Amino acid sequence: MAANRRPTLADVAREVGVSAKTVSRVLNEDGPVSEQTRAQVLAAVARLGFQPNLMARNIRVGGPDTTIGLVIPDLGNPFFGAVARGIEDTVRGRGLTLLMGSSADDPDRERALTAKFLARRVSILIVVPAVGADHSPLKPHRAAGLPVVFLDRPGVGLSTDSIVSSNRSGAHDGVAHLVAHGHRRIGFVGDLPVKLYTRRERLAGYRAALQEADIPYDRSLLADAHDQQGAEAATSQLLRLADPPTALFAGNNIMGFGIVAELARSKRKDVAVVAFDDVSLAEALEPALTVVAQDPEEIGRRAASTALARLDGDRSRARTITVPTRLIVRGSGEQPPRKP
Amino acid sequence: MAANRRPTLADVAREVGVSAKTVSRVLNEDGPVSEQTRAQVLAAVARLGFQPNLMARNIRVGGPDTTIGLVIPDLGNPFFGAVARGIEDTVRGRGLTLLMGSSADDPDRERALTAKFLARRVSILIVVPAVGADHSPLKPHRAAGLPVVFLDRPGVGLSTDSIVSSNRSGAHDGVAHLVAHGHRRIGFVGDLPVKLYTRRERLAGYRAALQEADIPYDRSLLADAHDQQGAEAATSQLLRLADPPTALFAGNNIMGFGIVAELARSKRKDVAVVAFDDVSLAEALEPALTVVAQDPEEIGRRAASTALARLDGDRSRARTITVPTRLIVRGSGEQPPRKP
DNA sequence: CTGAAAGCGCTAACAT
DNA sequence: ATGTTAGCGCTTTCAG
Repeated sequence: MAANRRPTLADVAREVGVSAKTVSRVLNEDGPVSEQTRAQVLAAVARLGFQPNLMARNIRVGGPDTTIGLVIPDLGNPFFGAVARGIEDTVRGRGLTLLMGSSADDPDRERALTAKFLARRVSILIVVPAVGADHSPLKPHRAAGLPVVFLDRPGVGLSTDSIVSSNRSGAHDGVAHLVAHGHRRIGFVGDLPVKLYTRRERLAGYRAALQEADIPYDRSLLADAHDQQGAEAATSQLLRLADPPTALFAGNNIMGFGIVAELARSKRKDVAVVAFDDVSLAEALEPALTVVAQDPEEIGRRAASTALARLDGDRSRARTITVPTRLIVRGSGEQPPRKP
Repeated sequence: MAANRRPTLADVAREVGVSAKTVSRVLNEDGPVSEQTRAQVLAAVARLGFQPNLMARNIRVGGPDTTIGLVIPDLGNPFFGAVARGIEDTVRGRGLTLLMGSSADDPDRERALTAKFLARRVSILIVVPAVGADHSPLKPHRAAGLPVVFLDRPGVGLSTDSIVSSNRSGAHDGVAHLVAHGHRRIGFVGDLPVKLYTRRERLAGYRAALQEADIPYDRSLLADAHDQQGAEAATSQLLRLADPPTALFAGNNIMGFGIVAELARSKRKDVAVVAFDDVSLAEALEPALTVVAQDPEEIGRRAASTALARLDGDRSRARTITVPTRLIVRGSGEQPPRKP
């Protein structure tokens, strides 16, 4: 019962007593076929459980495969899940299927994945660039007409379309909100590595907001972490400073989880918080969590639609599309600074 | 600059002045090749940016494609994101890539996706069955050696391996926890449709816990919703009953979000809550949210490893693997019942 | 060590 | 309306 060879077009043809091409015609609604043979063929297809081999078809037709390759850092991060949903919703109508892999932000894994996707002749390649990855090897493929889109961060070594959030202005607005409520010592808990594009942009926004308010930039108020546990530790460490922050800004959703968890554990309600990226249950916290919301689904949709336009022949210059963020004020940014 | 045909094996061969087969040998480390030609070939490959066509290879070799097809209801749901991560982690070592699509719990979309995956000759098929879907069409493929695994819910019309959470006993334990804290009127907010396997199992666990405590089953304490907004409305409606529940049980993560959001908005701290499925920020709520935690990554890993074992020739009977849930007590289940 | 020929499953381009 | 031939890009088989 093991390797029961799957039926082929030829098998179906033999069964009905017609040529392979006729079966092909029925299946692809290509040329004309008599109603009679058509029915016979369909019956045989059903009887044999024939399933056309898409790879064989693609190889003959010569076009790209009807798949879209997506490389993201982590399948488990809800942000990227929402991005993927936006992409899938946009390309489904075109009959494209998602080929996905996670790079864990490792350039080698990213390269291995993109190589696989290229070998599979994906129609479109969408990549969240890993820190330190070089994308110049993609150049010839892009030149040959493969749409390549960078998402969440710009790529290195290849000029192509990118979709990013308004990281800098978003972070600026979040921090300005804290400043407006009287805070002058504002901690920044960012993700790692320090060179990460989103982190740098958001930090730049943080600094811009401080500068506008003539608040000196104090490096001792910066902390970094890889994950939620790290963010909790970083938070606790910041709050133990001699001259501690009265407010905290979270550089992304995971850092936000860490800050909020640590404040809850230590029962510190007096620390104001604004987090980058909206999260579930933000409204149910006390105080409710004020966030700079990204729109991950929209990011996905824009990436997909940009790529589809390229597929349709758009030869205009590479663009960077910035998807706006939105400050959602819920209360946690309005805790007054504790008077020393 | 448009359709610059991609180089083929033959192009590389011509460039070096050898036969296609020799290039193939170098690339696949097949037969013996002199160090000299080997180097020349590799150089030409790099120079031309040659990328072997995996589809052409597969078609010739005849084996299944090195992809694993995964059909889930919703890419954006963090539960399924974690499942996908578990699967990918497990199959990566085998060189398998994830082909993913979301069914939106629509049987037609599920069928279209599985058909596509079969046409692509995936090595493995993992499906979260949509309600109302019939899986008997997969029978011949399974018989032909394709590992098929159902995940989160059992499939219909096909006997094969399934991985599920301990839904019934998990829900039982969560509700028993509420009972132990004195609650006798416990509302159940479940997802839709009512026929959904997980919902039915969890409801059965709920009923079992009530029965153990000699608490009558009151249908007016059941509510349903499709999404978080619906769950909020359902919660509010339950609490407006003449004889309202003093505790609520959430049938899944989304329902939990709805319940918690609604209780926060209406400032009802007196209602005890236990939710199925753990969520971020659960510990930061006040009171912290008690949950029946599933282990989505483990579910994914088990699904993948079961399928891999089948691929390796395991012909034993179809199994149903139950991944245990775990009651995580954090406080929200211990609110005493409000005395009327 | 290397190459020529055949063929995987399918479809394009001509027939008929 | 249907069939034939050739060939997509690669590997298998069999010869050198």
